[in-house]
Amino acid sequence: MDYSKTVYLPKTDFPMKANLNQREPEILNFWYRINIYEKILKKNKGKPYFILHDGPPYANGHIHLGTALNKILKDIVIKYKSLRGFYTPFKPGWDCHGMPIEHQIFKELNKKKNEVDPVELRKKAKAFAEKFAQIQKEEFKRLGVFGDWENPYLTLSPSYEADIIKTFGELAISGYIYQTYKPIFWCINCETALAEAEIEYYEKKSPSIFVKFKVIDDKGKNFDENSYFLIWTTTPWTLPGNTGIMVHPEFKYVLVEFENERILIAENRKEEIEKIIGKNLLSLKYFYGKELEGILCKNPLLDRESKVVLSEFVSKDEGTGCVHTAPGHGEEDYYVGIKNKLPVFSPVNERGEFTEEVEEFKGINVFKADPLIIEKLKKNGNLFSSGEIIHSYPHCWRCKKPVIYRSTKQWFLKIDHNNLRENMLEEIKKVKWIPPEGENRISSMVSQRPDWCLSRQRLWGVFIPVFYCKSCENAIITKETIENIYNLVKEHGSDIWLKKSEEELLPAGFSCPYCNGKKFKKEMDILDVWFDSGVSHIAVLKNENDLPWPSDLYLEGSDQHRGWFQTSLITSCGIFKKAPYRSVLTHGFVVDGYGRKMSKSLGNVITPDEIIKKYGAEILRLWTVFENYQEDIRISDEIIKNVVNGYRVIRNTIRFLLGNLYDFKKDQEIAYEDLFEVDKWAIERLKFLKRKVTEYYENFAFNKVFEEIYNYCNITLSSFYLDYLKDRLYTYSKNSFERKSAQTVLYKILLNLLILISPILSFTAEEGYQFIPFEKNESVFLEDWPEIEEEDKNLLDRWNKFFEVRKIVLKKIEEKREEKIIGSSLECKVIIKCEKELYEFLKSFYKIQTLFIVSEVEIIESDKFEVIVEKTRNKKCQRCWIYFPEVGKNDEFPDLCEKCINVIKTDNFIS
RNA sequence: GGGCGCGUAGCUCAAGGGCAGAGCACCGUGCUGAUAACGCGGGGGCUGAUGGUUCGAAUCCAUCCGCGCCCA
Repeated sequence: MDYSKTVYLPKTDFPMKANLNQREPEILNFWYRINIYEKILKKNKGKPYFILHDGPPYANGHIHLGTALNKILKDIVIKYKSLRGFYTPFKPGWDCHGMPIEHQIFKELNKKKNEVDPVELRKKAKAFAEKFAQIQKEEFKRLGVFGDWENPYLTLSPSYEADIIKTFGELAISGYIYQTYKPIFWCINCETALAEAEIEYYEKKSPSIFVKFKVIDDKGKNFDENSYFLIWTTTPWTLPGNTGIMVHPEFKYVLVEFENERILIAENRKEEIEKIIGKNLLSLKYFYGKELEGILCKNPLLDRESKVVLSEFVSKDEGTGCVHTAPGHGEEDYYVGIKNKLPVFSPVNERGEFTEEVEEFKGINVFKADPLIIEKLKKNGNLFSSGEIIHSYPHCWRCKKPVIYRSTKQWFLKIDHNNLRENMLEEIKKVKWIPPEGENRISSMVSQRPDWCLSRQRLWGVFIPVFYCKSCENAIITKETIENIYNLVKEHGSDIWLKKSEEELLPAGFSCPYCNGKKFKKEMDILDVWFDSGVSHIAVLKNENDLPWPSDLYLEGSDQHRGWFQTSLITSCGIFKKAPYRSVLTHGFVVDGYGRKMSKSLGNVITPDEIIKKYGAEILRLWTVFENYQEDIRISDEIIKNVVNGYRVIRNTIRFLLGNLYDFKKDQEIAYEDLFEVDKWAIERLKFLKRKVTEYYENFAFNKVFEEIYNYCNITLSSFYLDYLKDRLYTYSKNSFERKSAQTVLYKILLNLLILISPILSFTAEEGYQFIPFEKNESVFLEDWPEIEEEDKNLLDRWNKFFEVRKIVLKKIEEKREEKIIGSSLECKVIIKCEKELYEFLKSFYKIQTLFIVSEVEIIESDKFEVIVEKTRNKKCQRCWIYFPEVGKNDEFPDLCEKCINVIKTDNFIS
């Protein structure tokens, strides 16, 4: 007789092979068909909120692994919190304005800023952003991320733009906003400001001159008459804008004798300079850079002071170690300038011509002025040496002409107004930063950051809502003007700023609060796109949706310490004096298998799409928790192979559990007290798992969640408990206590396991849940999180001791296997000799041979501990495969053991 | 160049002054009633480098190297 027909083997339609790429879309359909997001919210309606406020990704391309990682982590947090009973609305958003999109449109049109109709361009940019927001939305949904996808927030929506206006207005009226000069890249041919992305570097021939700055106040350093600082520059035209000289505080400087004059240079540059002039220089005096601070020199062209300031930026490889500083003509110069309170001069107009501020060269193009300036320096004796150099120089992407740095009036947010900085630093201390290093990072940035430049000379964004009075030239921002613009923008979008005249944008009959003037000019700069996202906590949480504020959590890449975390904090503290988040969780960056960042040039870029197509979104989800995401997170074929492996183990465990529950009914459940001890042990291990996993979820330690669950499946279940249970499940009578005790445990394990993995392995949890063959909810996400119970430590300790003995037994069995004495462990008889204490201990285990999965165990009291494994002399039962002495003694069933004979009879396998 | 962080087995991670461990991968092997599954066993390390403190350092200190983020 073929007894395999008489054993209760696992039965389930839950397939071993996941086929995720095919199955996931079906599960997604199911979720959207039953409207799972709404149902989860409905279930927790009235419970405490948990708000994870979504940081908006930029809508200019497909998602990459970094965006996928970020959104999956958010999804895990929200799913976990919702299962724990929190009310968790999640409103995803997109950042839609800004340079990268505008730049893309200009490239497509191949036109310059002043060649396009701004309204047309903005229309195209809007369509572009909306298109990619839509694309990314579908890509995020494909990852299994739940959220209010029908009503996301877009920073380009009129209501959001109106909130930007309103927030800017509030900050302005509170005195945070001011206007001053700042240098930017400027193309004098296209007459436009250029962003970093619009700059291309080419070789250019420039003058290379050394210029002397006469010392007029040596601050008691005993310089002689006729002492000079020597600087080197390749842009003579910036010298009229000079207001300072940078020296490095740690460099050694030397005052040298040259033709009856004293010249100060860095010591290590002396040799190079001697080469240029072809003469040796006599060293007179040495100084450290830091001793030179505050010395005053004279601008070599104009009647103006030039102050010596300290900067780490000074190079020791070129020039003289003394750096010409024109805060109006360079970004570095600018920052050093404001730090040291140097005046910012920018005597150049939009066509690149000197203004009347430099009377001598007024109306002359700066590049054409270079030789004239050199000539003048030669005449007034301040030219030390002059030549030419070919070097890499920034050019305009469009017209390919060299660009200049030019200062224009721009709007700033003052970080030290109203104690904003102190307030921010105080609030930072109250926020929980995860990991804790984040606090130090953002604190040091906030304590050092300069004022926030809000102006961008661009088209794609929200216009700075300011008017200038044509009579008194004052800038006007009042409650009334802001309110008027707010209402117009809310109704028509920010295009209204371009479409309507000043009169139409202002309240009817508005007159200048300073001079009663009636004519106005509107500001044409737009706001920094970081301001857009920086007000999201107001636009998304406060104004539009009536959600709780502050949010519970921000979760972004660690680069946002400088970005969104900070801009949000500025607007929030500026207006509410309070941080917009209670906690901030950061993750690292996706790098390749060697730890290098992904780049097109390295050719090591992996896309989410590739992974999804090849393995499924579930593998991507599991990858995010496979490593510690708080550091850089690596991806490579090998790592994905490991992830897939981990996935298979968990999936197969679920399959085995499902397969052995096909005939289980909830009312067959056995009470805990009545379970076999080993079954109780499995329950205690499950309690431990639930407790640890919950603790790890609470701490956002998702890699530990995975590790704990994986080890439970792999070690606790697969290599022991499930292997051991097979005999009871397969060979005992269908409704026997042995089977029902086991199934009770398997049922509890399965349900808990599915819930525990569902925030991470959402697809598989749902798939498995749907295969549960008895009464259940509509979706695993409508379950409650398992109750946390303290496990029975005494029981677990007792079994840990058992496992120590088991390990020795297994090793002895393996030795016999190597000697080819046995194959299956059921062929074994195990003899354990041991002292009384251990003897009593082992004797207390019910059917210990089944726990070792051997046929016989003999325990003998002895002085010495010894484990002996030999081949059993019993005969094999052809149904349960265990070797028993009684096999062969029954005439009717000579190849079966007593138990199996009984089962065969009672379960009616023979008629 | 500066700030923050990281560096332990091929991979992912433990051990935070006292014999460097786990899981996977790899190799060997068993089972054929979880079968593209499951069990058992094994090999594998100058703990990024150098120097120092210490009876003793993966662990504490210093310098350097490599990588990432941010800034210049």
